[in-house]
Amino acid sequence: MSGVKLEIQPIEEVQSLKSRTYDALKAAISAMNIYDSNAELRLDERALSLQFGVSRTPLREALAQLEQEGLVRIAPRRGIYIVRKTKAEIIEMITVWAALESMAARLVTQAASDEEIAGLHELVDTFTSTEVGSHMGEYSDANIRFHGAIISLSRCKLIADISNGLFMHVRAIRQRTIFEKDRARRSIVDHKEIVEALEARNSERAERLVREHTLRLRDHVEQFVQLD
Amino acid sequence: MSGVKLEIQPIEEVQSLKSRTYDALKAAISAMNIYDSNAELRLDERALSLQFGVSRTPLREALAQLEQEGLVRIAPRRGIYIVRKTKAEIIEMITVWAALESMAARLVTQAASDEEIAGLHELVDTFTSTEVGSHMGEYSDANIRFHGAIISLSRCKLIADISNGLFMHVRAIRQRTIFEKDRARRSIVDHKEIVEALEARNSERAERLVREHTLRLRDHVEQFVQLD
DNA sequence: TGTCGGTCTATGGTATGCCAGAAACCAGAG
DNA sequence: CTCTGGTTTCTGGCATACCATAGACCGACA
Repeated sequence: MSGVKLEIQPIEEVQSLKSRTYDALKAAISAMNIYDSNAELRLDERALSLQFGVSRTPLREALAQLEQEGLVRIAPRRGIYIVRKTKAEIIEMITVWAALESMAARLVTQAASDEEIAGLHELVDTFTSTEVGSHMGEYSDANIRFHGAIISLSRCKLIADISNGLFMHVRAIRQRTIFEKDRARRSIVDHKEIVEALEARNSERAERLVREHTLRLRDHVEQFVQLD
Repeated sequence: MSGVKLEIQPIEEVQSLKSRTYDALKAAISAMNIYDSNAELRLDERALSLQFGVSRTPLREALAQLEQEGLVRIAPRRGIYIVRKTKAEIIEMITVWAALESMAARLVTQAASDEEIAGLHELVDTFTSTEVGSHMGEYSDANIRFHGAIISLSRCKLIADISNGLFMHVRAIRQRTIFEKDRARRSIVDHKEIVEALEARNSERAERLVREHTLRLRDHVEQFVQLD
């Protein structure tokens, strides 16, 4: 036996019921497609507390947090409702996203190492604009990872946090719109240009390309996506 | 008597204890200068609930909200502490602010009316770079209102909300740094240029000027402000 | 006198019960 | 049948009691 000492593992950190309930609720809401209009939009404190097996207090705190994030709306003595974002709100979110991610790109040109930037290639080079049609699922993932990578390489935790909060609202849209072949092709070209600008440490150009890339998504949504 | 009808006023909407407690707490925290190191950083649920005259439940919900905004940190069975932001965090906030406000400037060039943009003049023209020294208090206010006006004219509620959340953390810094005469002078010149670019509907230039203006604040803080 | 173990206290987490108000329901008058 | 007023029920807001644990405190033993 190599070890005479007790092998001590840090004891399993059980987080509070509140945060576990929060995670569970958030996951549940993300899982359902809230834009399918026949989805159940009403929540009930007491029913949920039974389903989760916790009392109303931690559940209420979790709900309050979700309300602050804009996922649910709590109407006193009326009920709790899952929020369906309006098109205008989605467009604002994409606009803010554009602002943040373009700033992130600027920061990447200043803060990231050459190796880190080079790492972006593998999220981009795997796809060519001609054959992307047959790998849409993978591309959609790579697309999301690419944007996440830029934000992460910026080393700005606050940008990451805010973007993360927006992401879950925009994700559904992003996935929906990417499935139009022209947008995917255009997207691939954009991404390659962005990586080039980052490698050249061209802050202005990287920032502008990222901004325009995301604002194009915004304009596309504005024109073609029907939500309400 | 001109009116035979009852003059009905919408009944005073009493908001929940939770939100009133939240407001009161937030105001109290803002009022104290948390960077005076001998300030009391520890909060106590039960004591506060007595002072506010509410039970712990709404108080806790208010505190939870403040925690999510990053104003306090709740440590289970240890205590609740007012958070002192690190310099790095402040710098991230100013960076995000720069991203948002520069995007706002871009939106202003697209969405605001000529009259609205002209209205910015009165926040800028009252001061000249030579005589600002004797009206620093007023200028500090006008400065804040100017930035608020750009964000408001962008018509993007989300930018306004996020900026607002950042504002209270950065406000103390902004006021502290403006009181160095050279920065005030430089600021006045910047603002005038920004208004010109907005009037010319020059999106790129307006965006760039706003960004650079705020990033200069960031770099100034990075170099000269001592927090920790 | 210093260390170690147990005990007490302070504090946030959780469960639960009551309350007020909104909406649904119901019954009686017209 | 319709409209109105009351009544019941459902729901979130709030108060409060209890719980578990971190840390302070204390006393005995070496």
